[in-house]
Amino acid sequence: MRITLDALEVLDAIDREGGFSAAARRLHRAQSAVSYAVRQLEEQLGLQLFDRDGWRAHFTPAGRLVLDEARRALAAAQRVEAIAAGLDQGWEPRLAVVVDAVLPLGPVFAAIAELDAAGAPTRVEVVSATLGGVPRRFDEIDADLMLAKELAPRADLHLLPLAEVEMVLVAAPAHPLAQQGGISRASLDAHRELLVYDSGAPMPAASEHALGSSRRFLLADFGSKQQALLAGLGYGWLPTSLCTGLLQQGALVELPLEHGSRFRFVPTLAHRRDRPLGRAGRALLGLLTAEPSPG
Amino acid sequence: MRITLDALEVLDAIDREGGFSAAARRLHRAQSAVSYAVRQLEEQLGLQLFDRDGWRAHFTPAGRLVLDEARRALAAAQRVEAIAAGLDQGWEPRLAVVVDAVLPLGPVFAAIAELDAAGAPTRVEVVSATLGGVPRRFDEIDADLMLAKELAPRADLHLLPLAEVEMVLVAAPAHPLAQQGGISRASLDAHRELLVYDSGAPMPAASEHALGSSRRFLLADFGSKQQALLAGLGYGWLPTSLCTGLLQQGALVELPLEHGSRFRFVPTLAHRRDRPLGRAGRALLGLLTAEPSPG
DNA sequence: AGACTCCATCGGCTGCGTTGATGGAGAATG
DNA sequence: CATTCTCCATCAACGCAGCCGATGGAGTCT
Repeated sequence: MRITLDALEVLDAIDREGGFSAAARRLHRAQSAVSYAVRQLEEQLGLQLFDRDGWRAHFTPAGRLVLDEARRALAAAQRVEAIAAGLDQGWEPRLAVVVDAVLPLGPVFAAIAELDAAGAPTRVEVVSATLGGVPRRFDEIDADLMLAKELAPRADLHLLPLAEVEMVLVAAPAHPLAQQGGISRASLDAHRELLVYDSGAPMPAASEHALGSSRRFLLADFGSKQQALLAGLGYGWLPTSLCTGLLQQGALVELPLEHGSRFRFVPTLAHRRDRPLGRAGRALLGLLTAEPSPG
Repeated sequence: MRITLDALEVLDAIDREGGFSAAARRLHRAQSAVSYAVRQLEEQLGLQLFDRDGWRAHFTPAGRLVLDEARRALAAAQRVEAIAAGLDQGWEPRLAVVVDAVLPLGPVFAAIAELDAAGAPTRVEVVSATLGGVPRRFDEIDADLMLAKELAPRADLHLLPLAEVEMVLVAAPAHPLAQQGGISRASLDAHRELLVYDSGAPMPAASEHALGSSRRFLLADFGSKQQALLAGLGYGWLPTSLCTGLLQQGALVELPLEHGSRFRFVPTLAHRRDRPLGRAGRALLGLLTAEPSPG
């Protein structure tokens, strides 16, 4: 490594302050030190970074591009310090969370924002998945937390319940089913059910709440499912988090199913027994289980 | 900036070589210099990076995490050097390309791979979009190149033709239309046409080749459209790049439309007149226009 | 025209990071 | 078990990289 972070910091200071002298003041150094650092960097890079028209020095276009890249390097270096400082206080450097797409993502992002606000240097990774894809991705990316709809029992996981999520059976207002009154399960049979399936699994497994429709359409995620429902392609279950607004607007209607057009389930939050959560993980866990709305 | 890249490089060398002494040899320094650098870094970070059991020094868990982050910082710094070296030879640091989703992405990625192989330090960004979303994203991300199906004339753009793309009218074999012989445009009317629309536009604009179907379903991208076609949701146009394999397998069939079930168009490659392309941009342009298959 | 600000350059000095030597501790070998 | 080897910590000594302050040229402001 020939170039030094210090030189890059000088570059940054020059841009922030608008000149060598001002940069020198900001860095508490003599102006000549700044000149020296710049000249040296220019020689090392073999590139002219500034136009000296005898008066104020301006970045050359190339200089500005180097500056841009330099700032990334500085940020990376600062992350090293932040990680170190964080480790001291129990913050882990990485926290990966897999979230089932049926669960609302809003609270997760809100909780992560709170973590940031608390000064956590942790690099948080959020991955969304569906059905069997949830535990699969959990293992694939070696994640720390998992928010799933339902989970096959595993000895290595510690589970916590989250607040209930409600699913509603809906369709577009133009859909034939929307015209009917009381709907029997049998009458659903004549129409297309839209289902989210796990694109990673070899064959789409029948979901517990898949109604006995002869024709089923399989979609990769709940966003697509929402779109397909709005387009009137069929009927299907949506979590209330994805359709309350649409129901109010009348873009979707709830189907009056005889045995109940809604069902609830308690999603699960899981983390590994063998690897204790860091401070960020514990904080996120606390925020999520405290939230009235899960996930 | 208190920590120095040099110290991080020492850390990296220790891990690669497996010890302080070996690292010192790799770095062509005395072993004491390595010890000194490590001690200093540990003090600066306020963290013990190594377990000294009197014999070989091992990374502590914290040390390994710091090392991981340090490597990112080193890579970022090396990018600064690479950018500078590249600028010297005309490489631009960033090249953003917007590609219409109807065009095959394969050749684009192949061309980018060739750029990498040629040692380009350029950070290439590829964004996929549909219809009106293509020029919109081009402006939004201030991209350099755009590969579009059709483009409203703009004075600030220089246009080049690409190789033809062929679209085929297809449906699933189980679809009623697949059973028929010669299909008139009117007979399509009774069935659902699947269309890709630009989710960013206020209202889905009627596409030129949208047949006069009374029921149209709007999908966000060609991946969804392909899925929907396979599921038998309706009929629609697909580029041959997305369906030749499926046609051979029999998963989709071509619909014998009276006035032709295929049409071709010449996609356009555009770049800004006011901003000359860098070496990577010119190379990519050359690779793309030379390719038999466009996009 | 004079006063300022800006940046380049130079001599001189300080101290950081280097080297090489030394020593303690575990590992390898017989 | 003794010997030898490698590994790392520590220390004194030193050299040069990088800092400072001064000086000077060039452009700007009033």
